[in-house]
Amino acid sequence: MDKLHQLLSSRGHRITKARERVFNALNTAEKPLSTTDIIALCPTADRVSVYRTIELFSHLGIIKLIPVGWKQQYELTSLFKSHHHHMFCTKCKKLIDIHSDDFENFVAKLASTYQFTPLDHTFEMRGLCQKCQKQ
Amino acid sequence: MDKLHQLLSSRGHRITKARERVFNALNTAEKPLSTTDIIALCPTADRVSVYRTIELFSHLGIIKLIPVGWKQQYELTSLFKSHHHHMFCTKCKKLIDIHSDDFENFVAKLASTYQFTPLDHTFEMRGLCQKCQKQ
DNA sequence: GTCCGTGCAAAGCGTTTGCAGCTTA
DNA sequence: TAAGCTGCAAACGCTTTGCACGGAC
Repeated sequence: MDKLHQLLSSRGHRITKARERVFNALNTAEKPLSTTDIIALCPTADRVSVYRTIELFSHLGIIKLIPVGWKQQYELTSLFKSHHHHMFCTKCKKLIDIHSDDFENFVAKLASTYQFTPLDHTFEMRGLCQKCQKQ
Repeated sequence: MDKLHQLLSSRGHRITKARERVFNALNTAEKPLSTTDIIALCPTADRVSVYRTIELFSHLGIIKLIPVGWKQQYELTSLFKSHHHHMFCTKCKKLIDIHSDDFENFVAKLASTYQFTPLDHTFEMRGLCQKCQKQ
């Protein structure tokens, strides 16, 4: 939260209740949220403020848009949460975090073979989790 | 096109002009398209038919939704196009195809360490292409 | 001829824009 | 105090739904 205040101030933006609420929603949810989810989790903030906050946070690199299942959802970036990816179980809809340094290294190598300077990437698997494949 | 007709028939769906048009739009575009793009490329088909066709094609595994830049777009699946991923240059907006067997093998290995049965995956890089990083 | 799919109309949402008033620094 | 933000109202555009006609098989 201090880090959020610091980031907002340093970029010349004000600290407001609406912004704190949106941040809290994403921070406590511990899973990616859709715009609709965020609006629902911030009942005291106007939808319009939520939309504007989402746009601001995206530009500041506080949150990022990722594909989950077949929907787009927002999640805190690695500034506030360690960089990772997801596996989505299409049966039980569970979302499993993937943390793999090997994967990150592989991506870096792949980019260099294409002489591409990577800024960011998106990776998500869909399939069956351990439990569901047994059934 | 024959393959499309065959797939539609085998699943009990009819071959119509609207469906051929949507398929052609995606097949000739050689790049992912948004719903709006597809509607614009199929002026003789009603938007509603385009939406319904997109839904049908998704269910039949003819097309899939992928994140490009910060937007969702549709692309023909590996049934009609070889499996690949993309690098999106945030400066010149160019989209570069990535074909890497090593990457696919890595993903398979990653899934198995998590005891996850992968059905499909999404991977996209954002960054700067060779030309743009020189400037 | 039968049923599926299309096209039109209209409703339904999610998202954006304009503006006055309040809050933050 | 001055500028930035919020909240409300309303516009906007994408997507969905209902229904009668037309086309595919």
